[in-house]
Amino acid sequence: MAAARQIAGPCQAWPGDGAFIREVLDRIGDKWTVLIISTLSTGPLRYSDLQASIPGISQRMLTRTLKHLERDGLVTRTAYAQVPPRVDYELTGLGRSLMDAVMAMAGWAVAHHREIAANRATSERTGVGRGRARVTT
Amino acid sequence: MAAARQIAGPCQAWPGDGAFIREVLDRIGDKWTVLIISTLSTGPLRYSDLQASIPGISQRMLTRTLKHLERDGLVTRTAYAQVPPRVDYELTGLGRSLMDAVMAMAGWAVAHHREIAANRATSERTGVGRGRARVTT
DNA sequence: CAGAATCCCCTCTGATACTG
DNA sequence: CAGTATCAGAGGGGATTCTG
Repeated sequence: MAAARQIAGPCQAWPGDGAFIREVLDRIGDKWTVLIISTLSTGPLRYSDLQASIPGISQRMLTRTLKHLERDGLVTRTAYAQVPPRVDYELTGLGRSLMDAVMAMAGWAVAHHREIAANRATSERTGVGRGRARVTT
Repeated sequence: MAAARQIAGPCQAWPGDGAFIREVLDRIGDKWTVLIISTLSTGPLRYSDLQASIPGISQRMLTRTLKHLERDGLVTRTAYAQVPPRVDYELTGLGRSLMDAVMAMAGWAVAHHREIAANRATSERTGVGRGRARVTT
């Protein structure tokens, strides 16, 4: 019974150690997942259309990310036996539900990105977060 | 007027090209940010308490992530001129608002992580998302 | 058209050692 | 106590080339 000081638990807000959130963030935290999901939110698209709709993505990353999404059951892949080949990708129900959750994050982003940018700019000038020590007496 | 096929825009759901969301995801997408923010959600903590409350984090990553959060205005750093040193970290209003948004994501995570794990396990067996091609005729 | 394979750089992350 | 400095490893991500 020597609880001298109150120590915050790992994360009392969530069950377990918060591994669930990390699992999700590992998925949507990468560079392209959210972009792909949001692009597919309007309906199924084929590979080339996805690539055209997402400027800057390489086929490597497009293919890679799509495979991950497919494995997690967020998108479905449908290949048609015809030549030239044609492959359609479509959001699953699970994928659409994630899209909704991401939209919530997006809401926060559009609401606060200016504030963040301003803070970052200010920190740049004042040296906050980069070594300069300011002590409070 | 030669719009042969409908092409999905980069992201008609959000303003611009969705850079806002990427900016946020770059911040919370890393391994520790969410854990730190949620740990601070119950109130200010000093450096050592944070380290003790987040098992597995190295001082390198703790310091690094805290600096980033400070620069973006999500936490404040208060150093007291005393010996031994004492530094408190506390969520700003902006930080708390992000915590709320993250909690929304967490809700999705706890609701669907089982489904995702199941999908991933199934894909593992069937070979989905890993080369094996299944064509639809 | 829809990818697979390869090469390479860069960042993130962890481990260790040192300091005011 | 609260960091900083340095090193090493793993993986993300881009560019390029090749194929069914």
